[in-house]
Amino acid sequence: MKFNFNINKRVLIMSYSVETDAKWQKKWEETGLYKFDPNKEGKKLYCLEMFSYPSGAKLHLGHWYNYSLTDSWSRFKRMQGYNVFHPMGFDSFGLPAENYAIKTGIHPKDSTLKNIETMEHQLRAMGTTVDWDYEVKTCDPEYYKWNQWFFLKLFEKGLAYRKNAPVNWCPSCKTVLANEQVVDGACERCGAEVEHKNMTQWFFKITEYAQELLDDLPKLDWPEKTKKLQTNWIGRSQGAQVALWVEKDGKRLKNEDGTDMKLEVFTTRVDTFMGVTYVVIAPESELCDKLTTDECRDAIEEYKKATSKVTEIDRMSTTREKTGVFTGAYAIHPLNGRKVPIWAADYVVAGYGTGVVMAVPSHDDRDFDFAHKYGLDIIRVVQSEKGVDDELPYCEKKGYLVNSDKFDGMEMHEAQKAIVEELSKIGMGEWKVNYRLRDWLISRQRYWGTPIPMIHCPSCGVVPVPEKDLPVLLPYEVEFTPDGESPLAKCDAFMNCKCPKCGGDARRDPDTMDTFVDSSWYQFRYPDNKNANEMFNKDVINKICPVDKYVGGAEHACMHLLYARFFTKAMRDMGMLDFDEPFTSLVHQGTILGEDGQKMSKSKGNTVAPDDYISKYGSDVFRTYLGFGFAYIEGGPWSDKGLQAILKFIRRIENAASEASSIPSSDISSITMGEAEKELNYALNYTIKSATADIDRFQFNTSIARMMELLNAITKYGQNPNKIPEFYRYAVEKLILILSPFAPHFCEETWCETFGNEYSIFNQKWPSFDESALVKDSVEIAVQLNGKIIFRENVPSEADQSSVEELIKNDERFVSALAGRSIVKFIYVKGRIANIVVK
RNA sequence: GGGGUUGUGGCGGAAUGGCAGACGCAGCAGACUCAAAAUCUGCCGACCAUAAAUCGUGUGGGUUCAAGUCCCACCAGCCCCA
Repeated sequence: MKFNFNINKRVLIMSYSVETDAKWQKKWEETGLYKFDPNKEGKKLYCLEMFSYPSGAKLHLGHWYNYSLTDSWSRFKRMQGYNVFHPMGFDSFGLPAENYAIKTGIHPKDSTLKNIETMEHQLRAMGTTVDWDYEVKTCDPEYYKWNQWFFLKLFEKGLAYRKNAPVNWCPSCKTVLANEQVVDGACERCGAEVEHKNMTQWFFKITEYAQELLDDLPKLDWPEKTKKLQTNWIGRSQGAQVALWVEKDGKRLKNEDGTDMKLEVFTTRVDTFMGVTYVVIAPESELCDKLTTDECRDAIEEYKKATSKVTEIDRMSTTREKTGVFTGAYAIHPLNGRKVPIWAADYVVAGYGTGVVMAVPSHDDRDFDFAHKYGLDIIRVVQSEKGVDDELPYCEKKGYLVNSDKFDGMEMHEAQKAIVEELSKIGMGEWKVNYRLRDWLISRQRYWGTPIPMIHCPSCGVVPVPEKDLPVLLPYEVEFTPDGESPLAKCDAFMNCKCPKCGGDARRDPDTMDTFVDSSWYQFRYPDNKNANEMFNKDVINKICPVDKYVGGAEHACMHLLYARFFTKAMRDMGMLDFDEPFTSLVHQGTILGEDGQKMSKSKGNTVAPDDYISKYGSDVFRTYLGFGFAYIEGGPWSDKGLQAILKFIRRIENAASEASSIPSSDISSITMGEAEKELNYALNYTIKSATADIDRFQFNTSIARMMELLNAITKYGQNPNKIPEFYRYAVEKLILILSPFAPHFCEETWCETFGNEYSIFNQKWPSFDESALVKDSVEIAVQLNGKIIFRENVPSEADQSSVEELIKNDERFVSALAGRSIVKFIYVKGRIANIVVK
């Protein structure tokens, strides 16, 4: 397709089109332009976008936004002389393919591989620098074999373990979910309300690294808000774990070994310990069953039933009316011997902490409401000032103790120390750091994932699959209609096996791994993706990794990005690599919204299909618009009109290039610059300087704006009858060079074909700028009187304050504005502003 | 409820504490053209007949010679946590 139009009676052709795209994609491929050679000169730079899930649809606008502009950044870095590693792959295990299969009967493997093919094709049509030799597909046995291998390593180190625990169960997806996959009490994927179940599942011990994951955050070049999210997610709190004894039916409860049973409680306000007037336990906890007396049994059972119907969000809400039921049992305070009732209440959740809370109604809002409602004792133990009875509840974290026996009068922090010390003497308390972070539940009762390489033997118990037997292949012929049981469990050919230990009949683990396992280490597989003997080679990885620039959505802040950090640290401790963090620098792209400003969705009918635009305008127009129309990290609403602006921009450059190409290329260092040349030279150098800095920090919109300014300056210069043609050509060529990361096909075409320069433009050096060209003889500054602008003045750009002061004081506009007042202070900010304070 | 983040013309968006609105879209006027498209030139925050003056970065305070930018409070939207 060609775009035809006339200019001043001449017929010109806008030659850039999708055919230009195809032509250069072919040439780049044939000449291996983007083949990565780890030994090539130049500082290594690993640039990576979060890989995509090959869903049924094609690449959507979000993919384009992420991939094309990160590719532009890679091209820019490549021209700057870096040896750029820029791979691509597919996160190809997961629920959508399986759900699609349930709906259509098309096997996940078949649909996934087909989708990958489509997406590869589209990514190539985008014109990226991806070296496809390093592609990674997580559903490939050559890949997931190493998931299994690493699982076994974690198991050896005690970092993978199995336990029975309350888990999040999605009744619609029929699988358990990680805490992170539960959003507002609902399944992240399908929105069904999540239920709680007790199940035996595999966990990865990410909590082992909680402190280090926290400690290493400051040294990462990541968005501050992402670091903050992780900090909050890990949720470190410094406090004390204290214990109370338990009395039921008038008797002290004992453990099986005859020692006194203890009720363990974590608190950050141990200073209020003497004010405990009751204890709350989660109604669904096992402990609750144990403590409930026969008289209270019926009421508790009824309450449990009611609780199960309330969502977790409602339960934790501070505004909801609190409910609870007495269990019949009492806790005995270890320091003052007070006997306090134990209540079951739904504002305590079994999954968090110990599932037991000490209630101090005088100094906690929720406890206060609860105590007030059920007529429980409220004892003041902290005063903001000695002798001051604050209104209760008094929740400020400062003050002095009262009603606390021997701790009376102590400052609260001193009291914390004293109380913990007292408790530790009798083994009833100690300092403790608590984390909100839970271990990572990785078992999934689904088909399309990595089989867990464990065998359950009736006589030997849980036995790991020997390394030599890996991978445990995911069978193809499986009935995967969800019914709550793992699909693999119904596949005898898969399930039946021999125990590696005793050789007897055994069964495989029927679950598959959370797909976040796949994406926690893919960044290390890319550089060594064909390694059949190792997960990856240590030397290879140490040389190329960590990833220098990682680009992807902010929604992964607490899952993928945290898991990948955990894996990296675990791998380091196993001697597999020598660094601490997987992603040195991180950028989140924003979200492109529909034209109506709403999030794009099929149901709203406001989606934008990139393919339509590509076939009409070509990849470069689309890519450049994505760069120009938005602040990259903000995103924003889509607009067709903005696309037209880029079309015009490209067309204007083509015209300029067409005119310039008739001028022979020559050395411009000998030309004598007049005013017009100096002006253009200023624009040129200013653009190079600004665009370089802006692309570097992912501020593509302003870098392209500078290029537009340069084009305007070139156009203006081109109309000058006395222009130096060689200089005109020189400026146009520089513009082509700096635009090339955004419009690679168009610029390659212009560079090679229009100008007849050497292939390839992407082997050219990124233009450097001449600082001296940016020094102007004089600058216009604003002159302010008490902060208000009174006039503007041209001053020599290198002038110092005293000479500018001299200049202004002699200006009659200043003299009349001064109106006889006296000058208090004269401030001159070089080249910008002069502000004179008068009285 | 706690924490974070954003708020700038008709629109997308620029502004190391230093001339708010770069660049672009839309709009208006002009050149070229039989005409249109394209290209080129100029104008383009509000108030105002025009100019000058004044007012203008969600609202209200504050710091500063100087605040879109820093601080405090509030309002609205979005995100995370409860």
